[in-house]
Amino acid sequence: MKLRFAPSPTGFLHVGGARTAIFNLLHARRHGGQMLLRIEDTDVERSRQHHAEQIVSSLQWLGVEWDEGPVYQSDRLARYRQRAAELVQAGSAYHCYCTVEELEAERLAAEAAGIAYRYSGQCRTLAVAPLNATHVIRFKVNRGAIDFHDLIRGDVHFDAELIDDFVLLRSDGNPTYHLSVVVDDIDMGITHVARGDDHLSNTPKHILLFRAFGAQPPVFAHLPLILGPDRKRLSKRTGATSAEEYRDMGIVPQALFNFLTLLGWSPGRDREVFSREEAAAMFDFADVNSAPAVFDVEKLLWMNGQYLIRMSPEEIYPHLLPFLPERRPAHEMLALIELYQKRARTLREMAEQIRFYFVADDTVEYDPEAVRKHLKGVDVSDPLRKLHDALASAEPFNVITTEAALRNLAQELGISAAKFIHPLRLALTGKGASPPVFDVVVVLGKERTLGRLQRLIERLPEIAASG
RNA sequence: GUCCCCAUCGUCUAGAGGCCCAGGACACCGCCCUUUCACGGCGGCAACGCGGGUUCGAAUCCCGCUGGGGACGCCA
Repeated sequence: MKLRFAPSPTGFLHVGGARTAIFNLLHARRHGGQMLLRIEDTDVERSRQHHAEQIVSSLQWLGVEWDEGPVYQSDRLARYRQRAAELVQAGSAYHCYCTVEELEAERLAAEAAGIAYRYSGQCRTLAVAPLNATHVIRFKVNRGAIDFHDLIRGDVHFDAELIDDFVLLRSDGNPTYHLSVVVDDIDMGITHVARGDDHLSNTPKHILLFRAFGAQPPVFAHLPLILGPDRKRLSKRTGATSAEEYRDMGIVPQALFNFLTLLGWSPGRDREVFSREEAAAMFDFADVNSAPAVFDVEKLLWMNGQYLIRMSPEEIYPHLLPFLPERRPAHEMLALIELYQKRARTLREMAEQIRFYFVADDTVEYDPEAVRKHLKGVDVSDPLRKLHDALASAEPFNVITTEAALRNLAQELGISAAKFIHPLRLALTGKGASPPVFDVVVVLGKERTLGRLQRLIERLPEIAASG
C-alpha cells in the first residue's frame, strides 16, 4: 500500500492541504503503508521553489512524515512527453492545433448560448498537420459510463458524454495536471489517492487515462472541503488559511494536527484529544464525513489550550522560544511556563502574559484598571513598606516563607491578606490577574520582588495624584 | 447555465430502523472551587431543513422540494 500527498507549490501549505496530508499519513500508518511526498510543479507560470520549500517545512513542523520524496514533477518532464507520445501512437490522443484565442471564442459563445462548454474535438480528424505547427496533445474521450467506488463517497457515476477531450500536453511541451498525476501514480506505485473534493470531477478523466495506459486505477477517497465561517471555501478574506499563519499565531503543531484530524472525521465514542499515534490506530476513510466542515478557530484555540496544559514545560519551551523578546536561562523559562501553561490558549498569549518578567524592575507598567481597583482611595504606603521588610527577612525565600510572612503581617495589622496580595501582584506583574502571587514572587526571586515592590511604594504619591 | 456532491444544536460531531421526546465537544449563560486570573467540577440554552412514501416503528431506507458546496482552463 502506498499513498501520497501531492501539493502544487503555488502558495503556502493550506489547512485543507494539511488535512489531506494528515489523512493520507494516518491511513498509511494504520495499514503499514508507505507515504510519498510529490511536488506538482508542472505549471511553470505559478510554481515557485520557495513555496515548495515552505510546504516541506510546514509539513515537517506539523509532524506529517513521509517515507519517500519530495519528488518534483519538473524533474520528470521527459517522461510525461514520452507517455503522451505513446498515447498518440496508440490512437488514444491526438494533436490539436486550435489556438487559445479560438478556444476562448468558443467558450464565450457557449456561455452566451447558455450551454456547458466542451471542446468540439474538431482536430480529432485532421488528416494533415498545419504547417506552422504549435499544438497541444488532447486525450480522446469516448462515450461510455465511468463508474468507480470512492472510500468516502461510495459509488460514483459519471457519463463520458459530459467530458470533453482534455489537454494532456501543453503547447510548451509541459504536461497538464491530468497527465502528470496519472503517469506518476502509475510509475510510483500509488495504491490509494486521497485528495480534496474539488478533484472528484477530475477523477473520471484520470480513470480514463489509467485505462488508456493499461493500468489499474488506484482506490480513491475524496475529502470534503474545509469551509470558512461564511460557508464558502476557506479563503484569506475570512481568516487564516495556511499552516504557517497558525504557527505564527502560537498554535502548537500537535494541536493543529489533532484539530484538523477532527474536521470531517471522528473516531466515535466522543474522543477528541488524542495523539497522532492514537489517531493512526483509529483512522478509517469510511468514517470520514462527506459533508464539508466549517473551520472553527475558537475550537482550535481551545484545543491548543488543552495541549498547552498537557505538554510538559520542556516540550513547550522550544515552541515558545520564537515568541520571547529575548533569551533567558532555560530553567527560568520552564518555571514561568509551568505557571502559565494552563492560563494561555496560544504561545503568543503566553509570551504576552510573561512579558512582565522581561522588563526592567523600574519599568513595570501598571494596568490602570487594576490600579483603580486596588490602590485608589486608601493609603497603602505604610503597610506596603512593612510588607517589603517582612518579605526581605523571609528566609529561605520560597512560597511557604513568603506567604507566611505576608499573612502574619496582615494578621498583626488586622488587615485582610487580600489588601496585600493584590497590590503585591500589581507591583510584580503590573496586572490585576496572574498565577498565585507567591509563585510569582518565587519565580522573580527576592531581589527583583523587593525592587518591584519598592518601586510601587515610591510611585504611590504619583498614582494617588493621577485622579 | 450544465454536471456532480452534500444536509443532526451557531460550529465540529455521535447516531449504520426500535437503546434517541437525540449523546459529546467548542462557544455562550449560571453556580462551585479560588482573597486574582486560569484550570477543573456541576448545571443550563440549543439540532434531526420541508413534504411525501416504505415500515408495527425512521434522525437512520426511498422519492421530490428547498438550501449549501464543488467542478466546468494549454491551474492544480
